[in-house]
Amino acid sequence: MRRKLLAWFDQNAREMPWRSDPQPYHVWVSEIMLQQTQVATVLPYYRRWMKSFPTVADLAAADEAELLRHWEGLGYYRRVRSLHAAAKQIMERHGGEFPLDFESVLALPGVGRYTAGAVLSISAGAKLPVLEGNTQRVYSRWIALRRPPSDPSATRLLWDVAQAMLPHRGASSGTFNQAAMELGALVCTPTGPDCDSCPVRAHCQAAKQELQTEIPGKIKRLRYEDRTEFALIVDRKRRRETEYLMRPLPEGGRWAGLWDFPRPTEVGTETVDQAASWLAEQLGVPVDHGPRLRTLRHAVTRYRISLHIHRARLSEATSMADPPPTPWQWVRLSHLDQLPMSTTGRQIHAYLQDNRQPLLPLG
DNA sequence: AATACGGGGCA
DNA sequence: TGCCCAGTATT
Repeated sequence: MRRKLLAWFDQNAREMPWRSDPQPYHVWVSEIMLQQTQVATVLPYYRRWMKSFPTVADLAAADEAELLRHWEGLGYYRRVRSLHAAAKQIMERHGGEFPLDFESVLALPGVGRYTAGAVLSISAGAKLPVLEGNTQRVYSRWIALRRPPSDPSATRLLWDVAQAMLPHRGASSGTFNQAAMELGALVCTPTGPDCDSCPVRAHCQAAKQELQTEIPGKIKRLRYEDRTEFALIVDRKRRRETEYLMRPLPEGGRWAGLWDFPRPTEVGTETVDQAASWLAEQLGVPVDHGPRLRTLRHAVTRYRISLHIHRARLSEATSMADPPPTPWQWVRLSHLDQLPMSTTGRQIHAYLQDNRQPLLPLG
């Protein structure tokens, strides 16, 4: 069974840059990027990252803003902040050498049982199991597990199966783990598994009982929630260049460390007037707003968001000349390239670049 | 045990 | 629109 899967992997594995030189640092970075993110999305990010931060020491010494700029668009930004903190931990506790014992790896911020097992099995051949979306599905079908994988007893059982599957000798557990994940990604897919092409079909309990489309059971369905949000564009002219009012988002909240246009982060901002009042309170001066410039629609996790973009103005002319209160700053248009932003923040930036001149005066 | 995380791809 | 993606940390 293992031999067949490994032979299939040898023939069908996709090229991935972290596979050609699987140092612990390479595998670690790739695994963090791959959390909740597909391989194709990760590839360009990974290449650019390794060009900029080729070693743990480079990562530890980097500016957080630069790291966030490299991560921009991948989402789940806590991942990159944890990566940074973990690199510093490796410098302090392990002299800059990536630790190779399970407990030390598990102690790194942002690393759980899956990632620790993946890094050590793939980079060092450690006999450690992995369980994630793909292997959860593959092993559930393998043993025709009726319980949904989210059930804690199912999770425990699947970790045990993943452990028992590992090769006793010869082939590396890392290769086996990757083969199982690759099988899940290419053959044993969530819908329409291609059992005819499966190298281990003969051993699969779900296929034997024709249950492969019923297993794994449905994970409880999520309720989607509609949200309305507002962003306010406040600009001023300085030395022939437009500047925009922006702020870095505070520690601990969503998008921590990213820069954003004025956008209320509290839930319950239902109207643009409320958004303007929020900004007025932030700045200590009255704010009025213009008509809607456009609306961006996007979806993240369980939210369907309509983001209304309006122009706004500080109604006291003097306040435009003063430095705004912390954390607000005037940022030159040409400097926005350097600042890390969310995807929607970057879309607003693109909009401002495309419509540099007009942004008609407020009604 | 449930939820936040705030991006993207695909049917 | 709904679901999934090489999950982890927090509450």
